[in-house]
Amino acid sequence: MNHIELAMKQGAALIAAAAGKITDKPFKYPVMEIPKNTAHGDFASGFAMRTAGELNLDKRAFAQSIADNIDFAGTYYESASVAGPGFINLKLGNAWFCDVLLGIDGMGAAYGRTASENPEKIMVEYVSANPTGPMHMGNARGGVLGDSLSEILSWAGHTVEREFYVNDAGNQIEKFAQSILARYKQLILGEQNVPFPEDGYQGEDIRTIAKAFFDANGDRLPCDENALKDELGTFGLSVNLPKMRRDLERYKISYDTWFFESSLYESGEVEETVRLLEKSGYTYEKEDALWMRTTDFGCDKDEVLRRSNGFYTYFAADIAYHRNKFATRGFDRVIDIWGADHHGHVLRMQKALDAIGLDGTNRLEIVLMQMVRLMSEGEVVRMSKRTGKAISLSDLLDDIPVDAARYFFNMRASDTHLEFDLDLAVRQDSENPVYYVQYAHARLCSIMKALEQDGISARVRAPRLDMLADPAEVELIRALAQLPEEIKLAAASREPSRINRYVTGVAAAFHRFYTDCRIRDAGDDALRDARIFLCGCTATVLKNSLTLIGVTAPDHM
RNA sequence: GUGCCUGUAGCUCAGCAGGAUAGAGCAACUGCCUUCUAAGCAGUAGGUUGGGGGUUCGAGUCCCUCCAGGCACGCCA
Repeated sequence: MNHIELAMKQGAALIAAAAGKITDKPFKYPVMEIPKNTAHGDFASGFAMRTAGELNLDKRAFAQSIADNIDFAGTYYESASVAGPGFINLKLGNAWFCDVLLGIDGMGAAYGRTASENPEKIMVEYVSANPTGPMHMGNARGGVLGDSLSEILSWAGHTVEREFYVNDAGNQIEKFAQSILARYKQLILGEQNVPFPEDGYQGEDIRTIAKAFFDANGDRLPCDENALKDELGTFGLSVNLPKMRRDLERYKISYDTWFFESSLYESGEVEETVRLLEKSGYTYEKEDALWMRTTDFGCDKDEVLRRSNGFYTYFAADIAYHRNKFATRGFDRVIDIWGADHHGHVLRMQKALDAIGLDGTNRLEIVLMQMVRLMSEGEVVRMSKRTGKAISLSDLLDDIPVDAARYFFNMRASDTHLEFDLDLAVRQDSENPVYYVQYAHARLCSIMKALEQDGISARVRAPRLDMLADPAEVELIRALAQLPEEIKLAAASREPSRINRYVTGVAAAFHRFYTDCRIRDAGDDALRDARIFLCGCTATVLKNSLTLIGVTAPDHM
């Protein structure tokens, strides 16, 4: 149990015990909260206000009698007071703050990790961009979100696997192959002599792939164009997939598994899954197509599983894919990160899994991610000035440091639109928020180095931590204590952006401490050493927090 | 038309399960470096939490309604 939980549990028990002395009536166990303004106390409870009504008591008077009846012996608390309409405020003694720091020092790089009360085997699937072209800003945001969330879930005590679903089957890939074939033929027969498919991929990258194939294989015409098309599709994937992997790795995003949609067709799982759905009784045939009666589950309309031309839909393959995740690979929970434009797909996916007995409603979670708007000079940027095309992930990384990109993409809750200020992200100055946090860490390292140059060890033995009583010191320790709790909350709410906000708060608390409290010239060696110890703990918390969101903690700037 | 998301300071956004005086950053203004990194700190100013109603000791938070913006509604993925 972390120190926040410990303090809350003790506080609740104290209030419950004191209330028990006043009334025999049963009551709900008190809820503790951290007041916004810590001048009110370290922890507070609205228990008296909630309960006084049922007992026909005056709120403040009831709160006061509870406060008067608390016995603090054997706890971290030392006093209680009543304020406002009837809050009971509890004040922690010194021992709690000392224990927080000793705990951080003891756990080091593992500080913030907790065991889950209910550990699960979780798959997080993210990005899963079509391998038919460059990745865009939505993929970039999804990548950061998925990667950070996976890390956070793992720190919160779950077993996590990260997966990229490669859509290498179906219509998009067919169009991709046809587009490459057309470019290849144009290369040989002349652009005006070969029509380009109307809904083909227009991008320059398709020409590059066709050219690369031509350079390697020369003129293969005339031939069986269908076979050549398939070969070109495969060739195209062999170019694009490693490139995606490289771009993602450059972005510090890696996966445990790359799962190929085509494997579901090869193994017969798509067919098998559709058969199961038919057996469930929720399907019917209409105009030669096989439909699923998703309206039975509250969806707007029924969905096609197998088209009249005999091909399965993406929906059918996706059901088979998720069946594979749950039934074949045994995940307790699957979290998919999707663009918000796919939200219509959520309910029917969950319900389709319900229909085959896999409880998608409770075990498949979709984190929907709103759009990214790139801004520059106060205007929305739709295209890259250099290429004239939509800005790709690799374009972005050419311009913006990975740390800044990762920090920016994780600044907002996933379900809000993200405004990404390109000018701000490239700035190497204080206006860029990522530097505010990194600077705090660099400052800490610099202090340690300066001290060691003066022959003062940064490894303090038996520090007098009770000497840390300056308000700036107390606030800093309070912030440091919050990390394990913050990770749990971020994990439970599937909201990695909480960590950005948290780490900014820690940096702010540290900068205030740095301004208010001298370290080397503390005026007292014991106080100096206690502050050095506090600095060490702060560096640990900053580094661990930044690690969670994939941002580096530099030693100097 | 139906469904989902959003609306909080000039701008970008926090606000956990309803709590005390609605908070940060940027922009503006004023101070602070002979002293461990000023990429920092402190202060001033800035608000009808989109409008209206309801629930209650208490609403930015929950419910209803209206307004505004985004997205989705294919035998596409």
